[in-house]
Amino acid sequence: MPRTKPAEERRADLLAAGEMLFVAKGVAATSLEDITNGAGVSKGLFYLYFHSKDDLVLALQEQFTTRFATRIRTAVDGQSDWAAKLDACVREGFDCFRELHDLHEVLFRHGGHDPSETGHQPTHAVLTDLLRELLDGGVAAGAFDVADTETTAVLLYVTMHAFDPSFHGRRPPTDDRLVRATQQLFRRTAGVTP
Amino acid sequence: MPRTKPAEERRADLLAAGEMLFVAKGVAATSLEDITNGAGVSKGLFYLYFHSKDDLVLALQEQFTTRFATRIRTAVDGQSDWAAKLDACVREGFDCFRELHDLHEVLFRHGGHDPSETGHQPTHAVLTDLLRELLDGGVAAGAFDVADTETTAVLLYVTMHAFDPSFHGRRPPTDDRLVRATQQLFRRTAGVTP
Amino acid sequence: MPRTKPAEERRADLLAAGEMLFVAKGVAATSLEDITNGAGVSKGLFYLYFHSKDDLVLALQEQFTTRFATRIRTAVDGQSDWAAKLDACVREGFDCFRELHDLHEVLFRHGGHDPSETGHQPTHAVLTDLLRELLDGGVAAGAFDVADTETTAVLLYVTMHAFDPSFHGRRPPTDDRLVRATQQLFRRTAGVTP
Amino acid sequence: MPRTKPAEERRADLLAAGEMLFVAKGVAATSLEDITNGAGVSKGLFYLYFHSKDDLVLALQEQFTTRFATRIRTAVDGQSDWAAKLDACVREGFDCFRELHDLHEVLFRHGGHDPSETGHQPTHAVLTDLLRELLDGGVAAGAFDVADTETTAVLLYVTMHAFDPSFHGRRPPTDDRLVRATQQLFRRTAGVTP
DNA sequence: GATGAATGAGTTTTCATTCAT
DNA sequence: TATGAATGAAAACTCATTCAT
Repeated sequence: MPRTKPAEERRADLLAAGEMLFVAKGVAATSLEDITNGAGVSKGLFYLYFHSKDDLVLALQEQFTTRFATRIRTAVDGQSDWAAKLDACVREGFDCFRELHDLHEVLFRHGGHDPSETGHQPTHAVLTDLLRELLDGGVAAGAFDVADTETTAVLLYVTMHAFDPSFHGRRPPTDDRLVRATQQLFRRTAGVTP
Repeated sequence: MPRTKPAEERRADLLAAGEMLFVAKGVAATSLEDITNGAGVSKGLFYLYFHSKDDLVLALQEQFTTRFATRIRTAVDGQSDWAAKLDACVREGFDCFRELHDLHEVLFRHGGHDPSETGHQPTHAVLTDLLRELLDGGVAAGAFDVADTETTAVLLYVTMHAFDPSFHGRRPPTDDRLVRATQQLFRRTAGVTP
Repeated sequence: MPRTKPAEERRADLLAAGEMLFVAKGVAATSLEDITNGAGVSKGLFYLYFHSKDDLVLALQEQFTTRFATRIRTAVDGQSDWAAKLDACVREGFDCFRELHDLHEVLFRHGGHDPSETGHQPTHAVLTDLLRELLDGGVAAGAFDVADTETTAVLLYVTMHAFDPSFHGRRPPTDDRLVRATQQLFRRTAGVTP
Repeated sequence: MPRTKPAEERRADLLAAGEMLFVAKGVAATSLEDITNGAGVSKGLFYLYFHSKDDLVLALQEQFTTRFATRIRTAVDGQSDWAAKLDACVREGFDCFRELHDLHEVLFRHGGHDPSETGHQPTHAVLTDLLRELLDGGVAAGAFDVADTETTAVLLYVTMHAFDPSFHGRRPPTDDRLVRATQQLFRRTAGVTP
């Protein structure tokens, strides 16, 4: 068993270790030694794949946004009916929120980085664009009735934050009721034509 | 000019310096020396008023939640008409979000702290309670028509996150349109009786 | 009840607080604040009575040596018979060792002070002198038979360290047997004439 | 000249630097920077070999006890005649006392540590055991005549503290006279058979 | 005499980063 | 490629000492 691995695999190991540890302990509280130990490599190796700890965070942000958008897009593309596309978007958005919310917080709210200076389009914009494209597509196909798709996309996106459990009060709704209510809200807001 | 100040004032100076710097650079990236320099005092003085850096964060969290809720409550209490109470709530909520959102993020999302272990009721719960009380009051007075005030309070609270500029896309609505649209949403959701 | 006290009393309070705390926690681990709290006075007051923390240690060393020697001398002077003087010396030496040993260690072995530079005659010399005087007195009175009182005084003094419990093994002798055995050793070494 | 050294050597360097500085200035007055400067390494390196300053003290205590006992035991084992074993024990004990006494004081009397909690058998017990074994061996071989070897071992051990120069008065005996007198005392106390 | 708020140099400890092998 | 010993700047925190009141 060779101690050398293909570069891509090594990089992926480091990204995976960083992701796990950042979620578990926060970015600041995770040392590079934690990460290299987690990936089973030496400290020096890290710098063959990333310029700095910050570089790793940036790479994870990029990976995060890509992964999130891809999941939604794949779910949407899997449906041919426009109303079903909306439903799938809500359903997958719900799952993503539950799985990735902590990672998002930890990656995009760490330290003192002004998010605007990272140069990476944050998830908000990517998802908003995705929703706008979905609305535009439905409108062009005559399946939706929306005047201002840009603003509506924002509103729909904000609404999805109701999936964040930290917003819920003392008697939180069940997941299913939450998803179904949101799907209905999406359909009505999109003006799905019968 | 006396070098010694009343204890309350000194404490307030340190809280103010911490708040400013935490918002500007993040909690982890702000050193105690930054804070004491900012407050114009020596490093040692800090420990006469707080046990540790973490203690300062906790004190700021407490101050934050109190300040936020007080502003909304005062605005609501300033109105006698129930519909006007809703409008005032939205208006003041908008202003608070704009002013305090960054502070909230930085105080409650720093490091690896599990928010549940701080013992402080996070802002979400305080505001949700406030909204529920408002709805309950209006319903009792016959001015609102809401079946489930608990859940509705959550939904209204989540909607207020549309005030967060980071959610807006490339063509953000003007502040006034945003506030008015949200006020209308609140009134309709509350089922304001004519 | 006046908050001001006679100077001597205040000084004594501080010495007492210092002694207790130094024994309990060691010199280095005891802060001036501990001491002034223990004495029930303010931090500033300390410097009206002592130049520094080190000055307090020096004062306690002086107090210690004086106190120790006075107790032995008083016990010895209380007896008129020369053999009884030896016995009383051993008995009181035993009690002193048990009570004051910790204090001695902590006062004379703290930090990096070269004992020779303190300028205070350490307890060893004071006690050795005392024993030599006792032997000389007995010899002059024809009650003892010792050739070299100087060296014999040293040997007797060293023997008293058998009172230190930390020298005892797993089956330590009872206090009484220890004292009586040492008294016999003293009498024989002094060549008490029948 | 390599900047990296075998781990054992580096550890030994740090132990040596710590030992020298602790003896010279005391534990509390020696900073970690003093130690790393003394060992010619950086501050951070220290923590690759020890968990804390206290950990270094513990390691030195262990090293001390081992070293002391080994020297005595080696000296004793070098003699085949039982009386010569006693003499060698005294001679080597004298040398050890002169060389290691300050180190012992500084290592085992620092700070407020309760020696019982360190878990390390202090030198007293190790040496007392060693003496008891010697006496037992001689008795078994018919070379010594001692009733209570346990207690006698304690007394012999305590007597060796006469080697501590701080116990001597104004006209201290020469080293040779001290050693010879003590050797005689040991032989007589052991009841060496002719 | 007495106070205690204020100071700041000093301490232990951490960790991102480098580099000889 | 890969290692991990070594670095050193910087952090949190302590405490003997001062001084305006």
